Amino acid sequence: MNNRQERKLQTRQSLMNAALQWVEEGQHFSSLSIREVAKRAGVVPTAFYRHFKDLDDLALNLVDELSLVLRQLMREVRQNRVNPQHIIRDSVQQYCQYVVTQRVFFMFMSQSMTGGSAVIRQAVRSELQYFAKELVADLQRFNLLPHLDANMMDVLAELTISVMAFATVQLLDLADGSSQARQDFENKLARQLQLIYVGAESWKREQEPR
Amino acid sequence: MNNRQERKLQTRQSLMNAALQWVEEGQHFSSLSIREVAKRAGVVPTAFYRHFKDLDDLALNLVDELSLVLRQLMREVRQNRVNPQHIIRDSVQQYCQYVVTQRVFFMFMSQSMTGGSAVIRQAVRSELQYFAKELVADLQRFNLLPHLDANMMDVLAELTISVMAFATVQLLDLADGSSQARQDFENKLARQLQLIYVGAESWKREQEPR
DNA sequence: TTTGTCTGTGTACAAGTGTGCACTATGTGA
DNA sequence: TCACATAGTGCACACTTGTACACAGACAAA
Repeated sequence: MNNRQERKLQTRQSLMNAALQWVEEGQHFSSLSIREVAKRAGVVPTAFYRHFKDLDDLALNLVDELSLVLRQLMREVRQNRVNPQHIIRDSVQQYCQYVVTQRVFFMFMSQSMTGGSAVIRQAVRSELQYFAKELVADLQRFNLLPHLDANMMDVLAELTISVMAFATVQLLDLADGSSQARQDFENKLARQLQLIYVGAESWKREQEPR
Repeated sequence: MNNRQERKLQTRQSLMNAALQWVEEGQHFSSLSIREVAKRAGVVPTAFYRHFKDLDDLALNLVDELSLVLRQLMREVRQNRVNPQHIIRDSVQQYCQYVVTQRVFFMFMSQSMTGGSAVIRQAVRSELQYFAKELVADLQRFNLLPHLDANMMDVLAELTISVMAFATVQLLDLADGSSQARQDFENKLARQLQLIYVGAESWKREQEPR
């Protein structure tokens, strides 16, 4: 009873890959058509409906699948604890490495953030919140910044994720350029994060500057 | 010699407005067709070519036009200098107000950042850099953070713009919700910026934390 | 072996798409 | 006043698009 389902999952994968291929070529997901994705998957248009209700449905499943991969990546980054003197710099470098090598994944996610339907945007947003929570957990686990209360911890984590997310978009645009530009970009990004964490260390309860 | 060009500019405007209307309805610009935009502008499809080469051309002009408006808005925000004790909080509030009232503008810009063709993304990016430069000029003019060198000043400004840009995307998604949620969001955003500027004040030359 | 269940095929059709071309009508400069 | 330039029209064409429907062939369970 296995072969049957296996085949089905295979063409389902083909359809999803075909969609990714589309955005990899610089096209926006919202300009993809059922016929086009079916053609690329080497399948007849109407077969699409055996797997997905419509393209939004496919996109949603794509977000789910890619989320799993991203979580795995992030776990690796978090476990590759290197010299604690350079956590920020090294983490930035590792992350940017992933963005470049797993380019399509991040392109699709970026597009979905501002592009997709409401449900899809919601899915991406909750994924980002998940990462923020993970970050909070890490900060607490290593007892960094113990003077910050829970609320400011959340603020800090979400800020970090925001900066990383926006940087990802910029990096994707930059990735065609020279590796020198990428190096400069990573340095700048690391500096920005350092700035934030200097702020977090200097933060005093009930502070209300300017 | 006036009436002729005036008419032309008028339908040109109609076409651009029709495109904006499309994204206002939650559609992505890249799924807009020439026929659709022409229909909405109350004009025959082929008339489109009297004004734009293709939809990318229209989008580019749209970015240019909206950039002008945005610069005007930012100038107002910068000149509405309120109580210097609450510059950040008040600026955030003003800006969010603009995002909500000029919703379409910001939706189109957000879409263009990750959506449009390479030239369009480039246009939006250079617009953001313009704002960063303005911010640097402001910081220097009022002699805030005099201990930061030119390089860190740029880093700080670009970080600020990044955070604001990403916050804009989030705010646009949130704007259908309650005003309570918006209030919370503004508070969080203000906190994040405060965190950054606490960091900037505490920053020491050649600092390399963690 | 038979039988029913599905995944994928093929055909079909109405609607939507980009764009070339000849046209009309109107405001402008001579 | 007249002739010209041109913004906008109408028609035409060859696609592409979503999706309904009947079908085929393979696999699983009987």
